[in-house]
Parts: sequence; structure tokens; C-alpha cells
Amino acid sequence: MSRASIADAVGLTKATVSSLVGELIARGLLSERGRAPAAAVGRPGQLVALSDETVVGLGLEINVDYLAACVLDLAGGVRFERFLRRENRDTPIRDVFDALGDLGRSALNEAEAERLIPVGVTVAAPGLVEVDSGMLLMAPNLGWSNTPLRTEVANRLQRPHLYVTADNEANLAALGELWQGHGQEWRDFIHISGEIGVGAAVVVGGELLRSGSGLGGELGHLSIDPNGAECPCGSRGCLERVVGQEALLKRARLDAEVGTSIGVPDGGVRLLAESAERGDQRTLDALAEAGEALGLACGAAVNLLAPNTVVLGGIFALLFDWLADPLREELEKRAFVAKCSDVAVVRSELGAAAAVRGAASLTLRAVCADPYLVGSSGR
Amino acid sequence: MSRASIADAVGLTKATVSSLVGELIARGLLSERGRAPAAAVGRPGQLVALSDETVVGLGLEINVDYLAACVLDLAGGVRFERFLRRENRDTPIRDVFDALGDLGRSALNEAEAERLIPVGVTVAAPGLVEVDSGMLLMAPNLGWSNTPLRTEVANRLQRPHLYVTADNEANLAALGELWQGHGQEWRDFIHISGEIGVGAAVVVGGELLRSGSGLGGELGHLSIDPNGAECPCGSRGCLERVVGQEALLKRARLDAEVGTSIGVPDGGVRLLAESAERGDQRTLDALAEAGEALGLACGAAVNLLAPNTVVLGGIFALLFDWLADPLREELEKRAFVAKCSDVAVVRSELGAAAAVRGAASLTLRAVCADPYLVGSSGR
DNA sequence: AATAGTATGTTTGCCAATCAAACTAACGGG
DNA sequence: CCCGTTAGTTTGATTGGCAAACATACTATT
Repeated sequence: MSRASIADAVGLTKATVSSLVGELIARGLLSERGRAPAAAVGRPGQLVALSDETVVGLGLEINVDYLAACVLDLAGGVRFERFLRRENRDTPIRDVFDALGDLGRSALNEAEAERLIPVGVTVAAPGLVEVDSGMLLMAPNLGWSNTPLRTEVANRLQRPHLYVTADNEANLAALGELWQGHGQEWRDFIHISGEIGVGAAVVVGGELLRSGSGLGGELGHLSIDPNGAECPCGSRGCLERVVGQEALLKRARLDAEVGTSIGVPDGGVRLLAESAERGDQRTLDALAEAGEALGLACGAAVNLLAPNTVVLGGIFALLFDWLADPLREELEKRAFVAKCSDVAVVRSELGAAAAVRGAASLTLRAVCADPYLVGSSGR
Repeated sequence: MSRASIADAVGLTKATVSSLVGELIARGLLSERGRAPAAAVGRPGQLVALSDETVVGLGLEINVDYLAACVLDLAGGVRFERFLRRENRDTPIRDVFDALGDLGRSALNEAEAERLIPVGVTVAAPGLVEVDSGMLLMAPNLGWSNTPLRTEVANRLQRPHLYVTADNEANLAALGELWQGHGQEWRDFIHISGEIGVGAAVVVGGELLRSGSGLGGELGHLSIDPNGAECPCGSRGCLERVVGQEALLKRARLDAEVGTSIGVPDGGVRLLAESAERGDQRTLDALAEAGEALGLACGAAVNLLAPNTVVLGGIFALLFDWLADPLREELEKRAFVAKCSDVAVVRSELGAAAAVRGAASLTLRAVCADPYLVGSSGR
């Protein structure tokens, strides 16, 4: 954008914008990018854009069956991204953190080798995270509880000046989709993260919904059949028992094979997708049922919140083709609201990468919100 | 509060607060109210409070079986409140508006007789309201659609300078509870309005959640039994078919009697409450079942949004004693989130009055947000 | 009763963010 | 080659808020 168009968009004067832009360029957050394509008449503007050669954010993710790291620059460029397939359930917690620390340090090293300045780190985890303290209070699918996520990670990165934040994986995935994917256009959407567990995050008006308690988003434990099978959570007929990765594998009778594929990238999902691709009936049935169950659950959420889009993320992004139609059909039936306004059901753009990307973006957003952070070493 | 404590609370200097308070007193929005009760040491502060003798807001409500009006002053005092029992379903729409107009005008007249200055009007209606245009797009329980709520009301009030707004009844009831009831303490709650239909509104962080489309809150059409009875909405097993006022009456076998009681204040609910009071088994069963169904539906909402409180409003406030226990029990079972943080289930403080109160408050909030509105005649 | 201590509210001068308006710069078209 | 048009900058004025000193009102101590 040119200075003039920025002034127009934010409602400040050209004069004010000019001086602010000047300051941000001096700090290296913005850079000039040639002239605008001379429109009709008048002097063409100087384009300014977020700089891609100064500040970067690091995102880290601990999930049940992988670790991930991602470095993003302000312009949205992915400067580093690596997934490390790894079963994190039955290994000692400190081994997991050691592995994540190694991954994070190598990401930082690569960034610094390119003369980029990391300004912060956000750690995503599949469970209930207390943002202020950086504690992972409870992660049922990981089997962890009361783990000091932030300090464990911070201690291993060897960058004491870096501010480390921790947040919930489902929330960060939605933010990833919001900032890196098409989220800005949707503005009101529900992002469903299918992994071993099933989570959801709600974006209203381009803003992530955060409850006071930091909990929420437990779509996986929505009861879709009040008299259905028992769930360890104490309820019956929970969505997760039908559409969670392990439930899907079991229902498709692929759970025997998956044992042999631990350590294979995208172990379980890959198996499911391949089996569906081959036209295996049991798999197709399981997926159709899952789509229907998701539709029922989404119906509840849509009736309550009336988003304009439902985004299928995580493993559901890979399985989208088999889930979408039954989901839409059920949603149409169940959601009163969907009769007045169209609700689109779409595949996540980032898939399993959404959460790390969101994590990396979150730190960068903090810089955008307060550019004085840069240079003043962390917070 | 004294000026000093305000300064402390909002983070401005005493100097700044002093000058702002001065301005607001000059405009008549604040007034001094004697000295503070000399605390320990030091000079006691001059108390200032929102003035109760200048500005008032008018709230109007159209519901299925009544009309209502309410005048509130800035201090939260109810200066006028009247409910008009009236069956609005099978009467001509213009008759309804005429009656509402009369009610509104008499409210304004009384306010003006007390030398109060009405600054705006908000109309609540049980259906989908497009706030910008003031259109009632659809009100299934009223049988109306595409009714120009705002202009119809504005034309009948004979106060062309007054700005009239229209909004959804469930939303306004939640705002009423937020601003006039205990909502400020809860901050994160779900307000359930039981009337002929069942609606819900969500408050997160002291802020009402509004979806972009203006829809949402259709808790009544949550499917609590995917294979249950058909609902006119096209789905099956909708909550409203079990807990809506007419469903309750039918299940309690009181629907024959209710015909004879049309025109009686609180017709249906009163009957239910009295019958339950008498210990009528069918009524008690119906209410227990309803509580259970509400618990299941709330479980879904709680899992997703993790509020700390669920407020039962509308007719559910009157029936609270019979609904609460089965509701809590079911919620406990169904809501994963409720296991980590306590979710209180409480009776609405304002009951059926919540929506008009919220409507009246909403206009006053507009004044608080922009005090320059006062005196500059409407907007 | 005088004095010290503490907290409230007001006055004063100052600063930084923003604006309006005039000005310079860059481009296309008659 | 000048004119209209739009982009960006310079200039001086306005303003919301701050810090610090002051006046005020009350309690506690001597």
C-alpha cells in the first residue's frame, strides 16, 4: 500500500501516516517496495510493505504424534518449517522437551544465520493452557498435567532475552488460518482441528473468542448421541468417539496396521486417506458416518454462533473430500440458522501446519501491536 | 465514586479525571452526592455518580403474548415499567404496533412530566432483527416476517428527534442481565430466554457476542435427540419441542386449561408453576425432563464456550426451582469443561423483564459511549 | 489547641500526537 | 510545455493528557 491509501484506510491524515511510516521504516518493520502501477492520473505512490528481512517469530508445537517448528517473517513468509514425527505419549516428558528444544534452537540458528531477528516464541499444545502462567494444566490425549510449558521451553532455547508464550493448539490453529490463510475474508468462522482429539475454536468478527477461564473449544466432547457409548470424560456419545483419529482407524479396521506405521509421516491419517482412495468400503462408511457426526456437532455450534464458514483442519483437511458432503447434508438439516444465511464448509488451507503457523504469527502480532518491543529486548 | 478513585480505576491522572468529570457534570450526566465516609485518614472525597434526573432511555418489547415498556435513568432506576398481556399472534400487525405506540407514548409522557430527557428508544422483538436497517426479518413464533420494526415504532411515538433502534429479544435480555442484574460479576455467561421459543445469548468478557449475520442464539433448535420428533424447522429432536412453553404445557397436560386463561397475566407459566407447586406428577415429570434436556443443550454450549455461569431467564426463571437440579446434574455429566471449572446455574434476576430493561439500557449505553449525543438532538 | 500526616481535588505549564493547509514532487494529456 | 491530478512533506496550530506543585479537608499525635 502507499502512504496515501493507508491514510485513507485508517482515517489518519497523510501527514501523520507519513511520519509514522517513517518511524517504522527506521525500525526496520516496514520497507519501501518500488512505485505503485501509475493509476490513471497523478503521481504514483511509493509502496510500503511489512519488511521480510528483519523481524521473525518462532512457533513451536507439541502434539500427540509429532513436534513442529516454524519461523515466519512479518511479510508472512515461511523461513523455516519442520515436522518431527514422534510418539509423545509414552516417552518421558523431559525427552519431549529436549527434542523440542533442539528443534527450536536449530530454527533460531537458521533464522539468525540469515540476519533475521527473532522477537518471540509461542508454544502450541493440545490441551488446556493457562496463558498467563504458561502452564499446561491438562492434556488428556498427551497424558500430561500441570506441566510448566513456558519455562521448560524457555530454558532449552538458550536465548534468555526471548519472551516465550504458550497457548492452546486449537486456538492457534484458528489464528493461523485467520492470519495466514483465508480467515480475514471469513471473519466469522469455526475452525475444527481434528487430531487424536477434536477441538474447535471460534472466530467472531476477525477476533478469536477466548473465554475467561481459557477453557472451551471442546467440540470433541459434544454429545451427539445422548445414549451412545461411554467416553472416558464421563459423558456418552461424544463426538471424539466417532471422528477422532483413533476412532476412525478402528472403525475402518485399520487399527491393526497402524501399529506397524508408527514413525511414518502422518501415520494414521495417511492410512485412512489411502484406504479411502482405494475405495475400501469400511473406510468409506467410517468417514461418511464421521462426516454426519461432525455435521450434527457443527449444527449445534452454528445454531448458537451463526458463523459464515466452518473450516475443517488438522486430519480433517486431508480427509475433507470424504467428510464434506455428509457433513453439509447433516448441517443443512440441523442448523436452523443455516436456512437464513449460507454456511460454507471448507477445507483448511494450512492443514496440520495451521497451529505452528498461528503460533509464529501470534508473536509477530504482539510486535505489530507494540513496535517498541523491537530492540528493547523482549518484553 | 470519588474523582480520585475514578482516576485510579481508569488509569488517568486526577487532573484529567477532574476536568472530564467537570464537563460531564456540566452536561448533567453526573452529579455530586455528598462526601465520602471519611476513610481512616486524609481528606474525604466528593462522591460523584451518574445522575438520575436528566437522561433516560426507553425500552419497548413485542413478544408473543405481551407488550412491555420501561424507562430507565442513568443511575439504573426504573422510572416506568408496564407489561400489557396481549396475544400478538393472530391479530393484525398494525394493531400490535398501535398498542405498542400507545404504551411507548404514555411512558415518554410520564418521563417528560418528571422533566427527564429521553435520549433514545430500543425495541426488542423475538426473532431475527437486522440492527442496521431496523427490520424484523423473521419471527417464526410471532408469524411475522420482513416487518420494518424501527419505522413502524418511530412513526407512532410522535417524537421525530428520538433515535429508534431495534434488536433481538434474547440479546437484549442478556444485556439487561449484564447491566442491570449481576452480569458484571459473571462476565462470561450464557443467558437462556425461555418464552414460546427458546433463545440464548452469549456474553464473553462482559461483552455480548454478536455474529456478523446478526443471527445466532438459536439454542431452541439444538438437536438433543438426533432421532427424536420432527420440528417444523426441518430438524429432529429440537430442544424447543421439549422445553418451550407450549411443549411444557402439553406434556403437563395443561394445554386444555390454557385456552381458558388467555388474557390472564403470565397465562401459561403461571399455570405450570401452580401445578408444580401443587405437586402434580405429570407437571413435575415434564419439568424434570425439561431440565435434563436443557442440561444437555447447555452442555454443548458450555463445552464450546466455557462460560462460568448459565442464567435461566424468561419463563425458566419462574420454573427455576424445578429445572435447576436435573439441569445441573445433566450438565455435570455432559460438559467436559465443567469438570475443570465450576459452572454455576442461576436464576435470572430480572426474569421476563430482562429484555425491556436491556432495551432501555442499550440506548443509555450509547449516551455513555458518546456523551456529545445529549443535547445534539438524537443522533 | 497546635502540628504533623495523609488523601482529595485544582491549577499550572508542558509534551506528544494529530490535524489542516500550504507546499513540493511526479506523472499523463491536451 | 503547461495544466490537472495525485503523492508525500513541511509548517504551525490544536488538543488530550501528564507531572508537579498547590490548596483543602480530614485524623492522629503531641
